[in-house]
Amino acid sequence: MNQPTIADVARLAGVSVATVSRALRGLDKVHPETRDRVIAAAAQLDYIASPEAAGLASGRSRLIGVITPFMARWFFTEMMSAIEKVFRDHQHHILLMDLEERSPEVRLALTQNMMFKRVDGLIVVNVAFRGSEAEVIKRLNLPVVAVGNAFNGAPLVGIDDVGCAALGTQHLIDLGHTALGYVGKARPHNPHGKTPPDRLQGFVDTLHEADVRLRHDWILECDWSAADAYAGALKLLASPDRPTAILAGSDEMALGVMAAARELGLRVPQDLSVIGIDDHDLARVFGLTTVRQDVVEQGRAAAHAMLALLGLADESLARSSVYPVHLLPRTSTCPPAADRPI
Amino acid sequence: MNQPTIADVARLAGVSVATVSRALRGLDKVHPETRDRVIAAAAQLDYIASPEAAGLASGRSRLIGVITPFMARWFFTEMMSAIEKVFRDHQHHILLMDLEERSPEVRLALTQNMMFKRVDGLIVVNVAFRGSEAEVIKRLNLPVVAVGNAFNGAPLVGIDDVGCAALGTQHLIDLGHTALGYVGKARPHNPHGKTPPDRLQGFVDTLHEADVRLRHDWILECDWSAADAYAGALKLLASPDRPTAILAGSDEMALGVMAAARELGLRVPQDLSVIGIDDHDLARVFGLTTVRQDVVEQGRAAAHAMLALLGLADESLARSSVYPVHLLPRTSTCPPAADRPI
DNA sequence: TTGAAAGCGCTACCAG
DNA sequence: CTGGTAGCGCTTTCAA
Repeated sequence: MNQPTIADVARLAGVSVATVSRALRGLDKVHPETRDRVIAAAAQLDYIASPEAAGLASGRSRLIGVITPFMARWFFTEMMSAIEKVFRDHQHHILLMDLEERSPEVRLALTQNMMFKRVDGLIVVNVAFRGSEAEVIKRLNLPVVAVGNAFNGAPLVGIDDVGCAALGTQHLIDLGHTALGYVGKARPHNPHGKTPPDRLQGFVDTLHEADVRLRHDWILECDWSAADAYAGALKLLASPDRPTAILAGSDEMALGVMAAARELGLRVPQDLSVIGIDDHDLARVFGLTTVRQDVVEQGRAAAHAMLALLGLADESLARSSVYPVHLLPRTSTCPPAADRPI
Repeated sequence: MNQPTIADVARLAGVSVATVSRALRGLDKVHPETRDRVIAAAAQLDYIASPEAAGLASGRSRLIGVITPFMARWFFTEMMSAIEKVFRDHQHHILLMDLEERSPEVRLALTQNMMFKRVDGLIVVNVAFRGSEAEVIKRLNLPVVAVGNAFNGAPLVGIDDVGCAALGTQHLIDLGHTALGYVGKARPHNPHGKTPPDRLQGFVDTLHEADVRLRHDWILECDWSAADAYAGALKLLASPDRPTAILAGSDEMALGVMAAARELGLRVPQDLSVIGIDDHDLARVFGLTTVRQDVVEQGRAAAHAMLALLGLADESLARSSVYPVHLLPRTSTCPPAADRPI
């Protein structure tokens, strides 16, 4: 009960292995009749070409590496899922690598190199490589598509992080808030790349432009998990000297802030407005106002850019693109209570 | 700037390719001095063996396929992440395949077959294969480890789904509730396998044993997303004829129920107790009482079982195991309001 | 349009 | 302990 090889198919169809190879891959220059015979033989034997052998011979593994800082976070799973679907439709598989808990020093060690040797291309999602790491990747000479963080001239898919934070901040200001807090300042060695600083900057810039006072003690560091945001917000909101509105760098953190507010008996939005960024599944459920980005579209775009780089899609797709975001007002934001001026 | 091959290393080290291969894989029967020379040469050239070629020659690809019904759901990402970490430490990579949106008829098509041909083993997470699908997989003769759903005698890692639902239900009954609802009855063609029916059964059985009335109209169908649970709960809870407590088959659904309650102005837990199963990150943040299961441990166990099947870990690990669960009381459950008897 | 044959880069067997 | 060499199963010239 051994797996059939291309030779078995050739024998059964009465042709050479070369012809089988051509016929099965749909190359032209194969007589339709011959092709049908080959396909029938292959079907009869349940033949599937060995990806290993095909890869070795052709130099393309049909494997794409996707590198992310985390695996178990909303943004990344949505992105991954979208990327995987596109490649699946093109007979490619995804090799996942999350950098979680890996310091830059060790994270590009042997395993990763093996991965790099085995993939046809690399999609780098929201990770900012250090110089030495970038060197390794450059030396590999692999096609690269970047998501969220620029990488060495590779096509970059993303949103305007500064802008989306500005949009959220402006929404709060437009509602009349002047006591604004922010959750999501990157902790040292944050693995998220440029997104955290950019979003913080969008917040800071907007306050500045609107001439609203910036309270540094209302800017919370966070590892971008709901739990950490919850813990931070619990402390911040316990003080009577607290903001009337908070922008969180992601919906997951915003949910943590909402939970903290509830824990303290603060009503959202009457006592505290909360706005996030992303449009997480649970954001809708919890009525969280947010700045929506289309992660699935970005994932698809990144995948198509890679396909283009590999010559498997129109080369015009191998380009950078900035996706629009928009405000999605729900029920977690409203004007500040009149009886509690800043 | 071509990638160096094993021949380059052999040349530089002044030995045969066979010796290079042995030295680099740490096989014995290589003179320490020779080995050092080979390793030095390899390092100097930045040599990494081609996984394709090694796989072709050795018959093992160091790739493990993981099949799940969904990619972007808490349980599955946690599980995946845990599995991946174990294999990473053993120089293996994970090939992800989610069956999302695939009907049984099409989901085992070409891509999947390609995947099956390329992996050394299959970890099947919470999917119940139909007969024809099971046939395909059996015919492949691949080592299989099952998680959550039994598969053809393969080592099975999981929890007692009936029992964990029973535990949650009993908690509500112990608090004095007698008007109980359940969210998470599988919709037709649910892709989650046996978990939904089992948990529902745990709920039903426990009511029965406690002689509590079972209200079929308080059992909600759900696709196991928070959004769907939210929608269902919104309808159920809008009626004055509603339960005083709800068990959800997962924390994600429980969060949806909590959100619906809030939307309707019902206080949790005073007006409605809610309990979930899992111990989702956000469960803690939102104070959701839950029946905790250790997904990471299960993932690790599944990975180790696979390693054992492959002869890469102690064979005693290639066994089935049922992981314990325990009640984690938080603030979403309390006795029913005295003024609102069933 | 088809076939023959030379690799792809490595492992594993057999000698020595 | 080391080297030679025959594959692993496919793709891809080059001829026919």
